Amino acid sequence: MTSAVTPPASRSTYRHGDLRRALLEAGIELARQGGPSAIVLREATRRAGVVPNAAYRHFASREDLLLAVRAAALSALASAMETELDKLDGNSPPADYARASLRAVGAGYLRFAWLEPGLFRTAFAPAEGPLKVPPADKAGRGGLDPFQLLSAALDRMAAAGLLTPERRFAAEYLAWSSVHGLAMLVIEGPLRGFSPAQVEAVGQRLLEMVEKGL
Amino acid sequence: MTSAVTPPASRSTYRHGDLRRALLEAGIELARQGGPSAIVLREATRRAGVVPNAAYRHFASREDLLLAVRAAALSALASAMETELDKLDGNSPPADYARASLRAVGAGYLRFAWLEPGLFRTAFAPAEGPLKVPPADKAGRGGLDPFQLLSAALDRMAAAGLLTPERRFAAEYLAWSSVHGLAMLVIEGPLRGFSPAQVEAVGQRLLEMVEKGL
DNA sequence: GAATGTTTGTGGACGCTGTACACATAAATT
DNA sequence: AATTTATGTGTACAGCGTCCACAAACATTC
Repeated sequence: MTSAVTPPASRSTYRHGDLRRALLEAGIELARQGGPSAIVLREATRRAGVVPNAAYRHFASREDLLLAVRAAALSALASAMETELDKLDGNSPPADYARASLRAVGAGYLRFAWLEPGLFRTAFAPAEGPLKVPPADKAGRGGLDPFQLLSAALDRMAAAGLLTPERRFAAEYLAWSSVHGLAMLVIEGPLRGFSPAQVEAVGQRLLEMVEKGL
Repeated sequence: MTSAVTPPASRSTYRHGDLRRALLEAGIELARQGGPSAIVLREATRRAGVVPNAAYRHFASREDLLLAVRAAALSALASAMETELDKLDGNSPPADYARASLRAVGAGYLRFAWLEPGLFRTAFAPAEGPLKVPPADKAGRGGLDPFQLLSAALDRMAAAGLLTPERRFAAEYLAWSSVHGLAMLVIEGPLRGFSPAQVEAVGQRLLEMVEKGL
């Protein structure tokens, strides 16, 4: 099961030029296709046309590269959520808009997990040791990371009077859990094998449940 | 980061006697301590006091051992859920009992994830290839696997009139997603580091949300 | 512009992993 | 007692992450 398709990627100059970026992009591509465990240092260097050890000039370890890819994956996730938010009509009544934005956030999350399971899994791959927060490259175009996008949506709900302060508190974790759980079950759990239509239907119902139950 | 504590475990007889079980138990212990990735064939054979290749007489591959450990983990999860169910008063009114059993199922799930994160992660580790359903050793004492326990609780809800047939349909996936998501976020995700009290509180609120939103 | 120092890539090595093949030994079957 | 079958051993290979010493190109300073 070796990826036979590994371009030689030779070069003429001794220096690579932008090896760090090349390794990161190779890592992203690997993660895209096979999830976090597919991020293998030697393969990334191979794709960059460089000897394995060269990676250590730019990443302290495989784990370090994993972390960089992870930040990129989180950023892509944030972008996917923003894409859904951008579809909304900003002129609708605040209450409608608040509800719609919470849905959009959830839908974007689910859509990303479905379309880019490898990256999604990488974004939430269990990192060893203490919770390392990457540089903050995990934000999307708007500068907000996925968690902040969710928080903002919930704030709008609260502002519109759809959520009492009491129920607003820590609501992030409830909404997030539901959507995250469905994503995991669908892409690598027992719900794998669901047709796109089924996934879409369950996703819709889940978002309804969250809205109603929060 | 090598587990220095590896008992030699020598033996006198040429035959081991019950190598399959020994390997499985070693695998379970490894998974307990380090999750699915900690299940390494060679270490399991070392603990069983046998040469690496001996494992192949009982498991086709590392993946195959992983699958067996996984079935054991699912079974333990089912047992944890049953333990919570057993605490309930079977003589309470059906509606109360139905509600309580749904909560018990969720609480057992969360408790197991919290107490045995390594096994929990193994139970839902992404298996390569097509969805392989292990022998069915994944059930608990009562013979039901986790999913079936959840289904039964939802059936009681429906029977008690707490869930219309429409909303009963596929409700498993909604409830499961929520609880599973919280478990994942807490044990290996961004909610790691929450205190037990915080986890307990969020868990309670999540179960309320599900009950209300289903 | 030549000497020096600092980054960045190379070469070789080590121990770890999963796994394939041929072989040895003990138990089961004839 | 002879033979077949099940189970454990020995040797070997390729791939992985990572360490160390070395080489090449760039940056800096005189």
